[in-house]
Amino acid sequence: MPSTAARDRLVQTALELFYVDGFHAVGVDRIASEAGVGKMTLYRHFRSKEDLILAALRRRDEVFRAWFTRALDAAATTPSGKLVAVFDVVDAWIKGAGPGNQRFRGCAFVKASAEYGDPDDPIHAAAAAHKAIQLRQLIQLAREAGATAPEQLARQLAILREGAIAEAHVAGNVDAALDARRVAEGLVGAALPHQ
Amino acid sequence: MPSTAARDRLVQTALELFYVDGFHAVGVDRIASEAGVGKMTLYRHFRSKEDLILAALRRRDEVFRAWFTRALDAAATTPSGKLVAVFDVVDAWIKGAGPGNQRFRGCAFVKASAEYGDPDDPIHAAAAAHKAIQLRQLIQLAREAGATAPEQLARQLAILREGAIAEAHVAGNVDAALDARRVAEGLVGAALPHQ
DNA sequence: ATTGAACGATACCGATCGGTAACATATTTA
DNA sequence: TAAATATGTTACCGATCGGTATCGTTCAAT
Repeated sequence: MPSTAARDRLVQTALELFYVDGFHAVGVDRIASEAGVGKMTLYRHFRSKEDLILAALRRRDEVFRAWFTRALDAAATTPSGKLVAVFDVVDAWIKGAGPGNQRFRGCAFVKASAEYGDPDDPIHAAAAAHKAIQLRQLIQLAREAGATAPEQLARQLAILREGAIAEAHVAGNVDAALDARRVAEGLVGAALPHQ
Repeated sequence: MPSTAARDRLVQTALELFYVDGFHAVGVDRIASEAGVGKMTLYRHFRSKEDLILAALRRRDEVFRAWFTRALDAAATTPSGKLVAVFDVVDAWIKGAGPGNQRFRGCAFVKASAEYGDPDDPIHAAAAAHKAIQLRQLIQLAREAGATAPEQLARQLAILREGAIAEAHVAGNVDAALDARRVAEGLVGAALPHQ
């Protein structure tokens, strides 16, 4: 059976190259070469480049969500506090923290959706699935916080998060998450039952 | 001198193909072919593919901003009303309105930044410039509305708009702009001097 | 009517694309 | 120790990449 080590190096290398230079711009030769692996080894582990892209996005989904959850737990303790702290974590990500040692270049799944714009494309679908999981986590937090309309609050916070990430990358506004945080404070405060 | 007609067809065709299939995925042969133009004509008007991409983004910037401004003027009359109506226009865009007859596939400039992630890349810079102009228009509206902190309000609305566009495209939430609109109502209302 | 420029078409360039075949070398397992 | 397997290298496939050269034709200005 093929070794897990070679497969892991391929996925990790592909992920880093895709994130920096894009999916179409990075060829399989370069991935195999920079992973220190023969090209045929790549095709023993993955049927096609698309398969490798999907594996890389799966890994990104796992690693990023794990990092985000840990950072969120460290930043706040109460559910309502975490709903606001989401934007402190995004702020830290924009400014260099985050999984891996690469500079911030926006959301990897937004990039994937940008290059594979057809919603029926499996790659686009993988990006949508990642966003759906993250939305569910926000809904759960909003419910635990006792928000009056947890799903609407979660969707609004998701929009704010997505917008901050995009503004930071495209427009170069490194403090976008701080602007979004101010909005989130008002939303969360207004959604909680008055005490 | 080269004709304006051929150049315009090239830019328009390139814009449509890039928007749907991406910048790297669309080759110059296909652009020239679908524009009904010889390949050499393309290179008589543009030094390189990058030049054509930049020309297409310039056109997108002009056409899209003109469409957006007109739609905004038709949707509301007062400055504060327009700040909220921004999200009605985005909602209409997501649902099929907008310049051109193509289905909504997210923001063309976000797509460009996704494929050309280096902020120093001229293509990325063109996208950033587009976002800067749109932000300035929001700041102007916020000033006219008499907002207490017009620049911060404009940045927050820009984040909301960007987030709604991204959520609609990536996650497939076609009503994202309506969620964002609710948030914008609160922000604009709170930023105006009480009367 | 003649010149000259812009045109579409085609063939071509070296390089790279995604993907495959063959092979010799390790590394493992029996 | 012998058979089996996973490996990295190399060469190759047809197709396409961005970009150039050359052609005969169209068409407008003089």
